Amino acid sequence: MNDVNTTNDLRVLEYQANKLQELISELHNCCKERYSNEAKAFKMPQAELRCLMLFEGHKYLTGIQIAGLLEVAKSRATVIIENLEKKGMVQRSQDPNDARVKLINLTPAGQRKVREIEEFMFSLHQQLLDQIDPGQRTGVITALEALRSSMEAVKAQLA
Amino acid sequence: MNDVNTTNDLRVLEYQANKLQELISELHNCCKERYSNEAKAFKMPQAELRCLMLFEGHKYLTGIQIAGLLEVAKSRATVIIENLEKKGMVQRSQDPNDARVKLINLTPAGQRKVREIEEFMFSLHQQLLDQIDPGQRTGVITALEALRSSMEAVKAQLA
DNA sequence: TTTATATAGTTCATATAATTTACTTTATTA
DNA sequence: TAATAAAGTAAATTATATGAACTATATAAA
Repeated sequence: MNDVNTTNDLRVLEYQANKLQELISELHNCCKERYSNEAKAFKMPQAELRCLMLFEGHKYLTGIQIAGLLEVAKSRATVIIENLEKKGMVQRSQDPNDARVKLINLTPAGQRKVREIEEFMFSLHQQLLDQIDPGQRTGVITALEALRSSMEAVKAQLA
Repeated sequence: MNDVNTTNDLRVLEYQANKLQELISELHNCCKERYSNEAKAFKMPQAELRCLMLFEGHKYLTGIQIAGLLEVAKSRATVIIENLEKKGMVQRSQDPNDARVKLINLTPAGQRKVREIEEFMFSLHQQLLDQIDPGQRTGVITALEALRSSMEAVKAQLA
């Protein structure tokens, strides 16, 4: 009896691990596609869109900060910022307290773009919420939170 | 009273839409990082790893099939296959029924690599499952399934 | 049966994403 | 003051991906 249960439990665990893998992979693909569509809709590379969104709640950012937030090398950040500057979305100025540092901030055009992207993203996630059965919505959010902490725990374990 | 409820409902919806956006974005980032680590661990580009995994359950695949499954242009598939061939992971042969078609299949080295990757992925998702409270596991899977169908519904709506 | 069209695969030009190394300028610290 | 660390930039390289043009073959229509 105990043996049967143990075997059964193992099967369930295996099934669940595989299911998890499949679902996470599908969600990831869906997101990738969505980000790619967003970039097309706004006629801007994804990296530049992501960079613009960093300014929510920040007047100024430095190159190092942007690299850190985007999780890319600082040389990559330089290029992204350069391209956003060419498009008139951000501007660079000297930090009065440290001559090594350049302060980057949104231009009015950049601010408008950020608002546009925010609205686009929000309406997309409202549509998504619409598609979830009202009785399930809190459940889905709770589950995602559980998944997030588990993923972070695994990451911490591996590191 | 009705007005108060309506306003309240709207606030909840707004909160939930934002929460969803945040959680999905975090999951996506976590996956990105994981795939990037996997590629480093196996010393192979992600695209090649993904391509190898397509052969689970298929003896032969054609270039067009690979392009379709990876959701990339066929020219991209050509390059991925070429690189896997250089590494001795796959081999190409002529389709006897259609001279336009090349049949691609795993070499023994490719089969070994696929098994390695499978094991790696499975153990990772087992670790993930381990981190989820046993009482929540079915709930998390159900929630992810609900999220997946909702995402697909939104995608269908937009197209 | 010839002609038109469609399909499979390759090649090349181009764009985006990202890292690594090396370098300049400026700050900090020993 | 000399050594070191940090911020930013530049160039070389790799990976990801598309689209257009092209070759060879297959299928459908005239």
